[in-house]
Amino acid sequence: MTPLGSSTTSRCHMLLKEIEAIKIKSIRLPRRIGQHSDFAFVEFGTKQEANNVVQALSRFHRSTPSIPCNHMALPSSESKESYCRKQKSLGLLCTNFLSLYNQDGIETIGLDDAATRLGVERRRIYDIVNVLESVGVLARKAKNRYSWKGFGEVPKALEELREEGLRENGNDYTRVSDDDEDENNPTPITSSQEEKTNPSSHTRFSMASKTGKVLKLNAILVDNRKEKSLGLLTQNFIKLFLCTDVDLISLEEAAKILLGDARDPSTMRSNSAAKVRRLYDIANVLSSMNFIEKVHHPDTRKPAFRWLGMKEKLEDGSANCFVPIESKKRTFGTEITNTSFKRTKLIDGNLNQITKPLMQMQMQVKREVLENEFDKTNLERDSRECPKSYQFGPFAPVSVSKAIAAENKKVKQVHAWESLASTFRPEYHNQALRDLFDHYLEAWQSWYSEVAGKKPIQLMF
DNA sequence: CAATCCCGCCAACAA
DNA sequence: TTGTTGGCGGGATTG
Repeated sequence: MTPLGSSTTSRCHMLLKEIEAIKIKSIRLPRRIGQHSDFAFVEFGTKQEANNVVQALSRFHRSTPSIPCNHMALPSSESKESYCRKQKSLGLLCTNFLSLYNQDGIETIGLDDAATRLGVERRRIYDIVNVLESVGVLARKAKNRYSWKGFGEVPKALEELREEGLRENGNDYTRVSDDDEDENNPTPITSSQEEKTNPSSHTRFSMASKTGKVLKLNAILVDNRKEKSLGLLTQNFIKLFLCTDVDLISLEEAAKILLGDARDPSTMRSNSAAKVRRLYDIANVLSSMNFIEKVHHPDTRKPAFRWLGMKEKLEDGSANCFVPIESKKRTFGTEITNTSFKRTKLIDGNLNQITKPLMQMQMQVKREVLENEFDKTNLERDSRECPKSYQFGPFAPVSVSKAIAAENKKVKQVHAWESLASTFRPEYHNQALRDLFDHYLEAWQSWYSEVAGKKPIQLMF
């Protein structure tokens, strides 16, 4: 498949098998045009599809150090069916999503496009988009279409959430469900209390909750059609941090609070557990944006989350925005979300030293882009919220540090397969893969220069 | 075993 | 009806 150029036809040695072995679902496999003993002619629907495949392979390689690239070509080597759940995490996906769209020039985002670009099922995109929207980063424009608002909108959105939260704090709840749900709980949102929660007390409640429901329907929230969850849940979750003094919250607690609330046993709804699952999802994407961070409660061994979305910045906004409390552990190619470091080691190998500089490079690019965007949003920003005083994680408005970007050792994990592809050329024995990489590289560069408005990256090998 | 949370079925909706 | 959205929870992974 020699440099496909604009062609989408390739000759791949074992490529299909490899791809299939990796279980890349949701990625359209190239069509097999011809088959020979050791290679096949395949055709990708589009260059993008070809890119998706390469990206997947790239990710696979990075996460499977045990299988050196050189050996990738090995035929049907019953590759250990190495499935790594973390590669599929919502957090990682979100990170990828952001780095893909948090670029200058991106105005609208197509769900289908996102799904294919990221190589995931559509369903996953909804998850991410919903929480991003609830924070103001995105806004639904139409079916299948979202508009990118940028992180500049976040402060505003959060402020609104806070006010809203405080306002309703005294009376009603935001809860909007259909079923049970209490009425109004004057219960201030606090982490304490509840312990009851055991679904032991249910029964006899239908009545009460039923009435409560009626009230609700008639009175308040009429709008919330099916305003069911995720988005709303996300906002409520965030409110817990913004409208309360609690610093750490475990998802378990959050789930209880965000439900009917401790007081009312109407919560019998066994769903507390179910809700937690959703909170895990949310927590993952929020932490991928560094809005929150997972830590272990000092006292209890239990894991909890800490809000750090709008942390006060030290004097100038030097490079401190990257500073991941434990950057060491957040090695490239791993999930940031789950602060479980253990497995990170796996990838630490040589790949790491290769990718590090890449990340830095990409980081710099990102900053430049961000700066531009920031200038724009700056104009319309809510006066009182000085951008300089907040930090949004890797996408934080780092006005200054650009110059020293390359020096910054504490770069937060950033799946940089894009750059990876352009700089790190795996030693494939397999000619086809090499070609594929070349092809991908080319696509990436054109995309980069086109979208990011920069000149092609200088290869450095 | 417990904590996480991916996956995708399938029900509301919308076109 | 077909196409979108996106609850929801089974059960695989991890810890």
